[in-house]
Amino acid sequence: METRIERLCTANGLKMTGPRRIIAQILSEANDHPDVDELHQMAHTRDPRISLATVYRTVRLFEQHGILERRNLGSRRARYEMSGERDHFHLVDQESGKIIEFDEPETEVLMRRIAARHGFDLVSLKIELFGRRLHAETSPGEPPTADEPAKSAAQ
Amino acid sequence: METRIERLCTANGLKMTGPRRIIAQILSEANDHPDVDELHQMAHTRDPRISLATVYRTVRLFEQHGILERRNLGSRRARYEMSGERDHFHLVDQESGKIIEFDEPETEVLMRRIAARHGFDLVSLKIELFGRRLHAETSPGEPPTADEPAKSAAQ
DNA sequence: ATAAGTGCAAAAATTTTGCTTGTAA
DNA sequence: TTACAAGCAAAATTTTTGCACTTAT
Repeated sequence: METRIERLCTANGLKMTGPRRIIAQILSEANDHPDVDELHQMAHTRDPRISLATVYRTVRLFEQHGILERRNLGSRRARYEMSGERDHFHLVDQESGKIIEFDEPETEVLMRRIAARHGFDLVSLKIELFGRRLHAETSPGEPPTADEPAKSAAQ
Repeated sequence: METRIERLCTANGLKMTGPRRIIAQILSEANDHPDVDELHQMAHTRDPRISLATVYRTVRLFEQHGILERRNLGSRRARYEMSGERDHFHLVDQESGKIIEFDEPETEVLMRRIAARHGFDLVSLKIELFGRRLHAETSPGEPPTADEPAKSAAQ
């Protein structure tokens, strides 16, 4: 069944409890970045007994074990998402606040090289771009390169 | 005197008050990323009348005008730094928590291109790398990566 | 059995705000 | 002068904790 989640916890020697299963499940399925309160509301829907304290404790635990990653994207509250096997970018539309995610495997390689150049082994990375939508008219210097499938997630 | 700071505020139509001058000065001189509390303590040293509320109001104001940038690097509190004319990287040593900053002009160009590819005009960016120091002696099997210049931004 | 997890409510920690007084333009 | 800023303290938000009770190994 939920082998992915089970593995994540058991592999880290964590007890697989109901609340943890639910929270991990929510995060696995989420394609945005819930903050603790949203997480709690969603978890509460599936099991009304789950408390906010447990959500806080769980995300902290998961983060410590590398299962989760904290993303502070503008707002005051911390937002969380499952650590994927590949780090992805966040492109924030400054006007709408929408967040677009996409992968750039080549860039990850580049970053690994940069870290190495400074004497570090890259463990994870966060790349956040902030920009404004380009309207019909194209930017003068840089013609848009061939399009590439961008899986976009709205918030 | 402090033309840089004066310019930043007056250019944005802000009143140049004592507290603002002090806070901006502290941030200009800081080469780390103070959080609001540290900022307040430092400001308080120069003028004991400065309140925490003013520090909060000032950083928010400065951030809105692009004078400051908020950086959430791990800790719960927001950290701030002056916006430089060039965005720089942060490389966080996961063991010591130390933050190394460096520039990568080429990467900035690459990011601008990536944003453009997704239909955005890049306004600012944050790149944070998290890693572990490579100890030459402790890892027998891991020869330090021959640092190739990594000059080309792929694509 | 037992060490670890959870809920609840209370406490901390962090950030914002109302209101009066002070001050830069 | 006059609109905006600062100080202070109270409120709102966000996060952590103590303790008695459950639960997964």
